[in-house]
Formats: sequence, structure tokens, C-alpha cells
Amino acid sequence: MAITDTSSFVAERPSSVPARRRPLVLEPLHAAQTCATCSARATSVCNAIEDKDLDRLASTAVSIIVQPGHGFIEEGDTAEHFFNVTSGTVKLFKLLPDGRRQITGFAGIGHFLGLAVSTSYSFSAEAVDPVRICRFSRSKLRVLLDDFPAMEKRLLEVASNELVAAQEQMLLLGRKTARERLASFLMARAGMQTHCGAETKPALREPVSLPMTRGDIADYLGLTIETVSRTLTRLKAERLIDVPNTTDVMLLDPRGLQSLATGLD
Amino acid sequence: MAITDTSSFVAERPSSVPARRRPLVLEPLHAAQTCATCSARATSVCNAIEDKDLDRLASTAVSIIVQPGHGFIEEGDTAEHFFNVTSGTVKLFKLLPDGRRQITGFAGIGHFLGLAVSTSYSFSAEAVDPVRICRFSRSKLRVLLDDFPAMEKRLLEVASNELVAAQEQMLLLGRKTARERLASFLMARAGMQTHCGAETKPALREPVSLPMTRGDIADYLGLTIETVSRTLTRLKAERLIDVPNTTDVMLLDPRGLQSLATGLD
DNA sequence: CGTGCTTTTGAAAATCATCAAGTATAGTGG
DNA sequence: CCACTATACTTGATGATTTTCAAAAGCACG
Repeated sequence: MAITDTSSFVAERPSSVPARRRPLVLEPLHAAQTCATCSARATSVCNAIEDKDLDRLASTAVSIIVQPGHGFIEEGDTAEHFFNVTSGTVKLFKLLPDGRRQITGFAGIGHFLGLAVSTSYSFSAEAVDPVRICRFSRSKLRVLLDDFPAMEKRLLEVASNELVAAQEQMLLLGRKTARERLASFLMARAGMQTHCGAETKPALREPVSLPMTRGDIADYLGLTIETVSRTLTRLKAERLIDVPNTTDVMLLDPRGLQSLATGLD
Repeated sequence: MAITDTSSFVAERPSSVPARRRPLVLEPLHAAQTCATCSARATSVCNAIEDKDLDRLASTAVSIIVQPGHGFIEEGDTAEHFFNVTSGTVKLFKLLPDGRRQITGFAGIGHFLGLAVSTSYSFSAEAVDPVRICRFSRSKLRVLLDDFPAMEKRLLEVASNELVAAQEQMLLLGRKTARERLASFLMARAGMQTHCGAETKPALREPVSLPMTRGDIADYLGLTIETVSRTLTRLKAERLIDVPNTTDVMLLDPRGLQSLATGLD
């Protein structure tokens, strides 16, 4: 049931290349892991597999740690693996030739990556903070899926939900103002934390955590760094939020933010 | 194998309410149809069902005709049906309370609608031109899916492809200029026509067909009607396209348009 | 306690939106 | 068949949000 030590890896950080271009280097993990004790199982597609079958799942999986700024999926590369985030936050993005970047999503614990039908990835993925991911061979998983139709059903559910989220994001990118985009982003983050986080209580006094940079937020919301910064400053001046530090935001007026987010202003 | 006459309908056009708000009215269709002869089967998820099982599929389906401007899915409504477009073009969209609209996609022949896991639709759908759709009961289809895992696999494929398209659209909405958006749109339309249309040959001299209004294009590309019109005028002045009439565009310089679309200016 | 990076803030510029006519196009009824 | 109306589209002038360019202020790390 345990993943063999030699099949677990850690991504190492090379030094001379800019972070985003650095190749992924792998090293053995010191501690072995199991699917049974996986912290992501509850929220991931793996919960479609029953306990008794977990060893089969584990045998196809490899655990990897990716350091902040390191990429582990590159758009256009041959898609040989599926990934499942077990901790940390991953940014998914597409680039234009001149460097313009659109982050299409932030994948947290339990998120499944690499669903493309195509033989190559249609997006890139990079760790925002230290990330643990579980890697599956595409071909092995395909066989596994034939034996576990429940998992295939789960994948369809996941894909459907992502499609809904993508459509919501299109509405944001195509039709919302900078203020509305930031409000939407903060409310979505807050909702994410209360639903998937360790805390099951409302946690109204808890700050919203922003592990990504302003640049990442800008590229996710279709804005510039400066506009993100200015807009946060303005929301703060209006007492809708407080920004104690770069990575935390207190939602002082969730209702006000919510109506801003939905365009009622 | 034939759909019973009484389960086929035509949408009728009421007169006093603005098109978008008019309720859908149904009338019996005069001619019966079959899944076996369905023009959309080749390009739809239904091709996962073998010929011998087609009658089971047909028994769960209802054929509907929707007139231009009529909606048949309303965001927030209880999701009781799945739909499959068999001819015509459907626009899918989300609205903000003040009327701002984002069209998330145009669904043509073979497109499957209503994949949401939720009990209610997350988007609205409206006919662009006269549309024929095949309607399935959600509950019936769920049972059908258990018997035909191949169809479930197809649905996952479809959902994955839509996800890829959605991410591409996010890149467009978040990071491309108006010119790049129009170029991307035209090239995507052209590709769609050559891949799914009746003509299998390149058809370079064929015009790109735009059954939707400038307003629809604007709401799809996150622009205004005026910007769409001006940008098309400019692309025409630059000899990249010709616009013989409102609904057709000739791609005079496909390569130039392609590099514009991908951000290589 | 510098050094380098991220973030914030300011001023100027630009793209796109808004407001406002004016021009086609299609459908209707005389 | 043609005027008439409604709708869609185009074009022009103005304006605003956001971007770009620039620089200062925070913060983290050695």
C-alpha cells in the first residue's frame, strides 16, 4: 500500500536559470507515503476508490515535491502524466509568445490536473508555494479507470465543476471592472477556505490567505500589478477590507464585497 | 427506434414580450426523427452508442426546434434536461444583475449542453438561428450512462475539450487586444467550419459564416458592438479580411490573421 | 545593514467604452 | 412593387478606466 521510496521525489532548485525556466530536478523523498493516509484524499478524485483497492492506486502513483516558482507541466509538452495536488497551491497558466500570461486557475489540495484529451498539455503549471503532488502515469491510469468506473464518474464531475468555474471566470474577465474582479477573487478565496480548509466553522474573523504574488493575481484577473495594488488600496480605504500584510486580507464587509463581486454597485 | 410524434416539439414565438424573455412554447413536430439518421450523430457524444442500442437512446430523447432569439435554458432554473444540438447555432451566456452579458460559447451541431453537476443550470442558452436540439431527461440519461460506460467516457472527453477551449478563451479575454480577439475569433470559426462542416476540403475561398449579431460577438469577446465593428472595418482596410455582408467574412490573409491571433504582431 | 525583490504610489498615455448620429438591411403592409 | 418602419450596423467625437512608464517605499535575506 505504501509507495516505494525510490518512486518518490523532491524537486530541487537549480541556481543560474530564472525560476520559471528552471528544469525540474527530482530527488528521492525520505519518507514514504500512502494513499490511505493522504491528506488530499477526502477532497480529491481518489475518494472514488474504495479502501481495499487503494494499493492499486498507490502503485501507479509517485509523490513529488515542487519548490515555489518551479514548473512541472509545460504547455506543449507530451502529456505523459496526470497530477493530483496533495498540499500547497499551483498556478495554471497559458502564455502568449511575447510573454503575456493568463493564469487560468489556482489549484489547491485535492485538485486534479492534466485532463486534456490531447497528447500534449494545453497549459503550464508552476508551484506558488512548496507543493506536494501525486503523479500518475496516463497510460496506467487509463487502465485503472476501466476497472473503476466510479473514478471516471468522479472525473466527469470534476471536469463539469471546472467548466462552471471557467465560465464564471470568463464573465469576470470579459465584463467585470477591476474593483469587481478583486472583490470576486477575494470572496471566492474566502469561500474556498471555509469549504475546503481545515476550519469547518464560518471563520469570519479569519484572514483570506493569498499565497500568490500581486503579479499572479493580476495575471489571473486580467489586470496589471499596479491596478491590483491600487484597487486593494482603495478597497482598504473604503473599509471593505484590511490588508495587514502582503499575503493576508481581512474581509471587513463581506456583504459589501459580495454585492460588488456580483456587479450590484 | 423512431421518436414518438407526441414527444417532438417546435418552439413557437410569442409576440408581446422581448425575444430574450419570451417563454418557450412547444408544439408537436410533424415529422418523426431517429437517432440512426441524426445528422449530428457523427460529431456528438451519441456516437459512443452502437447502432443496436440506438433505440434505447432515442426513447429517452425529445426533438425540439427553437426559433432565433428564444431561450431554452435559463441560468438558475432546475436542471432537468441535457441537450444536444443537431442543427443551427446556440449561444451560451451568463448575465450580471445590471444586464452585462458574457457569452461563454457558441454551440453548434453535435454540441452537448447541461453538463453541470449542480441541480440548477449555471448558464442560459438561446438560439442564434433556427435550432434543432435533442433533449434528454437528466434522470433517464443517468441510468443510460450506467449501461453505456463508453458514453460516459465520451462525455469526459467532451468536457475536457471544452475545458481546453475555456482556458483559451480566458487567455483571449484577459490578455488579448481587440484586434487579436477578432482575429482569434475568425480563425477559430474558420477552423470549426473546416473540421465540422460538410466540406472536408480546406475551402480557403469559402467565407467564414457569422450567424450571430455584432452584439453577440462583442459579448463573446468582452468588447462593445462599436469596437467589434470598428475592428472589423480596420482589418478590412488592412486587407486581412473582406466583409461582403454582415454574416460573411472572407479571410484574405489567413497567415496574417493567425499571427495576429496568437499575439505575434 | 545593505542588496534585491515585491509592492505601492504617481503622472502620462492609450485602448476601449460611451454617447450620438447617420447608414444599411430586412421585414411589413399598403 | 415600393414606401415605411424597425433593427442592426457603421462611423465620429468625447471620455474614462486601465495601462504604461517611473520612482519610492517595504520586506526578506544574506
